[in-house]
Amino acid sequence: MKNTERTETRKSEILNIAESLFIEKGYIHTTINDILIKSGISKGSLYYHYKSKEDILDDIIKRIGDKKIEAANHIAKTKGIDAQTKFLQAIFSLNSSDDRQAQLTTDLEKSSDGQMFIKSLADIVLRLAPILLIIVEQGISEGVFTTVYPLETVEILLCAAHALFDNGNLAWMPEEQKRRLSAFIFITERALGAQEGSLTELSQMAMPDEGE
Amino acid sequence: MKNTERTETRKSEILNIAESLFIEKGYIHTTINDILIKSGISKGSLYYHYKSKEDILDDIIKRIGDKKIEAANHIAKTKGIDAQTKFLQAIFSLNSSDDRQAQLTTDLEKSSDGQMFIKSLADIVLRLAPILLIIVEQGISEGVFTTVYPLETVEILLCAAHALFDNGNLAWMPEEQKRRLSAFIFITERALGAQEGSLTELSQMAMPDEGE
DNA sequence: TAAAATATACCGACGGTCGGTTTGTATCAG
DNA sequence: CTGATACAAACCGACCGTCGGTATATTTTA
Repeated sequence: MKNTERTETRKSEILNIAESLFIEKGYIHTTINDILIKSGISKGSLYYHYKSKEDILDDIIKRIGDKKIEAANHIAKTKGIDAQTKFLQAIFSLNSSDDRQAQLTTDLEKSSDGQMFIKSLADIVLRLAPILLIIVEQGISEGVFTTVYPLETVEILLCAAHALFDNGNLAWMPEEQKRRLSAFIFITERALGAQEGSLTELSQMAMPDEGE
Repeated sequence: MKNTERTETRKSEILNIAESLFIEKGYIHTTINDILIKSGISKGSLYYHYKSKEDILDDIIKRIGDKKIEAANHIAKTKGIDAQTKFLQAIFSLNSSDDRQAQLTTDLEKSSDGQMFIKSLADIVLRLAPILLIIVEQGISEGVFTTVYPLETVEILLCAAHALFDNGNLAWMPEEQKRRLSAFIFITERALGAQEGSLTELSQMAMPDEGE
């Protein structure tokens, strides 16, 4: 195996283990030693690949973001789908794109870690907004959306979605969470100036009863 | 001076100094020693009053939240003001309630501290939503607002506002920030089902050119 | 009311943890 | 052989929090 390949696999090994630990215990409460023990590598080796603990986090955030962007991009570029459906799909693809990420919402408190949250918020908003913007603009030209603030609307919705649904700190009952999701779709509808009920209807078709 | 009084003044001394340091350098980058040096007290004394660094932060968040709640409550309970005006005032009172807090938005990076952000987010959303709900319900009964999700709408708007305007990590140009503010008001308007342009108009009257 | 007993407020040295560095070594391509 | 890559382990210093002990009020007792 070539060295560079080995480096990449080594790096993603570290990344995988660190990610699961960060999700499990939170960034702050995961020590470098935890990562070393679980991965079986030595400190020198870890710091050969990553220059700091925060560096590892950044890479994890980026990798998660990449997946989401890819998914969103794929949706945005698909032909023959109306803008409303695309927008809903793109928004929903944010949450459950990663299996383990689901825990983050479920395992309360554990992930009450600010670092991860704020970094992924910034990452998602800055990198994903331009993609959702494409969808919204498609909707505007199709006449199903109406707004003079397409980019800002997307940014605001992304902020809200992330704070609401990817945050262990705002621990809520499943029933409340369900209402909040309905409300979010409803507000999205209004914010984008879509036909009253259009997105709500679509979302109910897409997930008739996904309340677990 | 009675001992209990002394304790209270001592605690608020610590709180004041810690708060200014946290705002200045961020929670993580402020050390306990920083607080000790600036306040002139000893370590043992500090840990007599507070059991941990995070404990101090929690108290600060709570105190800031208390101020905001008081302000919002005052607005909500005032008679003879229409719901739209109240809502705008309440939302805006969140940002500039504390003078120093303003820096938090301005001094980029310094406060890119996840702990403070996520804690104050949870605090604001959980404690402030019920108050804003009162205003929205007033608006509904006055016929100026229309929504079947009053509480959830408020929660979502608060999340968005906090993530957008109280977050150093999403560093934006003043011009962008201004557009975002306009967009936020616009979306609030639509989310609450208010008359198109009503809130925007009010906000322009209240702060014709508060740029900078 | 003065001494004794107790509760409250405060001090600073020390311990242990943790992120990060430095130094040393093995492997391998050229 | 030699330089670069990959890894290992001892080491460092910053930092949070603890602990034994002291000083200053407050209450109790005689």
